[in-house]
Amino acid sequence: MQDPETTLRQHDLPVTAQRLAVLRAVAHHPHATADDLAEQVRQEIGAISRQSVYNVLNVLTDKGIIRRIQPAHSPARYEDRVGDNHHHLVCRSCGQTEDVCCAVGAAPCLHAHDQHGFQIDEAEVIYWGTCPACQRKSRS
Amino acid sequence: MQDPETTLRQHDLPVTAQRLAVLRAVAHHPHATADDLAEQVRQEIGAISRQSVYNVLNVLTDKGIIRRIQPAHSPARYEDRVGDNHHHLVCRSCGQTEDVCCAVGAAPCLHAHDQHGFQIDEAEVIYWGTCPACQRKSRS
DNA sequence: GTACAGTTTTAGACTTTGTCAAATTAATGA
DNA sequence: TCATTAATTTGACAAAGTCTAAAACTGTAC
Repeated sequence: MQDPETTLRQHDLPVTAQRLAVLRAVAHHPHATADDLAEQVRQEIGAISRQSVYNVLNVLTDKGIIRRIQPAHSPARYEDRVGDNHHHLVCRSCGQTEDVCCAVGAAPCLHAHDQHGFQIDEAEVIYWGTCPACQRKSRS
Repeated sequence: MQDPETTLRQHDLPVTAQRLAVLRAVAHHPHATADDLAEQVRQEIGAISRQSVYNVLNVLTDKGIIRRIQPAHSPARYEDRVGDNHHHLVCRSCGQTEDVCCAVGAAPCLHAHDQHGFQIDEAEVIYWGTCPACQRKSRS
């Protein structure tokens, strides 16, 4: 990921302190929620409105600069690793999220056996399980 | 799927009119939301509280009698087809949901390349796209 | 069939996550 | 620097679901 200011200019987006800070927060805290990111941004630039966090995240997502993932039972999470077709591994009990490479090669998951006439543009894969820390907790 | 009353008794669940009606509604309307199901139940038995619909759906889901799926931008949907490892195909514009068989065979999706120490118990796959009806609409 | 104990159901307030809209403020280009 | 355009803020609002306490019901024992 290159410097945030360059990224914004490349997408014809006015450069603001809020956008820079949100971009940096996403880069430094992959899989963070909007709330987490707001907290990070506040530590960096002092203040930001809740709405601005959502605005910025929505714009960045629309432009494809960041990616939004929305696992069940969790608010949306964001990451700046885009365009590499990776998937996610989510802990059922604490929500910890890890990246995993596409399970079967390049971009294979885009083929369902019976497409029902749908035009498929994405195959989203979420592996659900228990993270090492929560495994230890439940054993004790 | 066998008769709803038998199903409830097999799981040591007291048989109530609400539970029977919700179970039947799920069976007759796969991929319906809690709201849809409440509406169906009301047509069948006259009345049910919103909370009861959620209670019943939660109990049935916990017992593994029905399955909950939660695609992004959509309230939870329910189906009584459980235990066969199938996936879903969701229309981005209208939310229409179809079942698709597991893409790569029996239950292969349960293996991620790097499991990060997680104990994986489910691989959830959602294919996103545009359903035939919405394709026609957007072309016109 | 009745009564009891333990669940379910109900009603209504509440929480979380996110959006809408209008007013204010800031960024860009001449 | 100024004007224009766009972004940010504030506060109200919305959807989906949970929490709690009270009332009603189910299943079982008598």
